[in-house]
Amino acid sequence: MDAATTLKNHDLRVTKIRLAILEALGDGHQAKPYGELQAALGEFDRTTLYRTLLALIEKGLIHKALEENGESYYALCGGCTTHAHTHDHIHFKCNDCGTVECLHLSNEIGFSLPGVDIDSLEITAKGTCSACSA
Amino acid sequence: MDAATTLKNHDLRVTKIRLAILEALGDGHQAKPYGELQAALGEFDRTTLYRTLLALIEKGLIHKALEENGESYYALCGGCTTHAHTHDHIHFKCNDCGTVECLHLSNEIGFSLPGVDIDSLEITAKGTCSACSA
DNA sequence: TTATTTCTGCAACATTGTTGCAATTTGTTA
DNA sequence: TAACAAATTGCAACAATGTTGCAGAAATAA
Ligand SMILES: [Mn+2]
Ligand SMILES: [Mn+2]
Ligand SMILES: [Zn+2]
Ligand SMILES: [Zn+2]
Repeated sequence: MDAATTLKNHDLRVTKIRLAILEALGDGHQAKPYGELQAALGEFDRTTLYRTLLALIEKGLIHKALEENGESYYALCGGCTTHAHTHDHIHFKCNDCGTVECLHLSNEIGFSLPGVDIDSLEITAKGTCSACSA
Repeated sequence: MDAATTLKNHDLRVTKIRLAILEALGDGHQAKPYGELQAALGEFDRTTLYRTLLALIEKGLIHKALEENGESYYALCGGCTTHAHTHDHIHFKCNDCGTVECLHLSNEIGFSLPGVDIDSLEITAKGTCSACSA
């Protein structure tokens, strides 16, 4: 399915910057930092980029993978909608090359804490990616 | 042990703002957002607050619990030093009252991912705290 | 093609991050 | 205690990101 169809399926009009963001995020396995997105989308006003990211998040097309040192990383979603955001995967950041990957776990992680009722979990792992450990 | 002694033990001079920050962070079970710290420490220049937080983190007295929507949350460490930062606990944020707690798990969480070598984990849970679920 | 709705770019301002530097404060030594 | 050296603070200054209002442009519906 092409990006234009994806946008329509999520109640979003097809515009240049939306197509450009989806293209910039590539295959969805990696998250891109805001700064890199802004650089790649330099032809557009940064306010538009800001609002477009909000819209794509809201409609379930992308998600914020992590925030670090004031910079947010964004990645494609797989199968989310406005009313159902499901991100049961972890984010792995390589301390060496800085790459941030969206990785699915084979076995589910679950635990409970006394007194509190857990709705969602965000897990960020750091270490060395396969490319950098070779 | 009082705050002044704690500072000395971590190779830090005893100054007003450092004592004030340690006092503002209370008993260490909860993390405070930057904005709240800045408000509580209004008598000091914000650059000094910025650099003092960096120094306290570096020396192992406090840690950044989480970053959310461009705001960082800080909490006291327990037993960290400049050369050994160990934070084997999770951060829980209540969706209702916004409180962020540092919670230790009874059982260790560990998992592996194919191809990558994991050095550290950051886990943030969200839900409803005991006070808000009552 | 026209009308309606949505989106974009621009201006404007707030907040946080960050560095340099001179004045002040702290800890040390005589 | 006084003088000294080292570390810390406050202020100015600038960068980056977040955020809103609004008018013109673009996308869809009729
Ligand atoms: Mn992800
Ligand atoms: Mn903590
Ligand atoms: Zn790597
Ligand atoms: Zn609560």
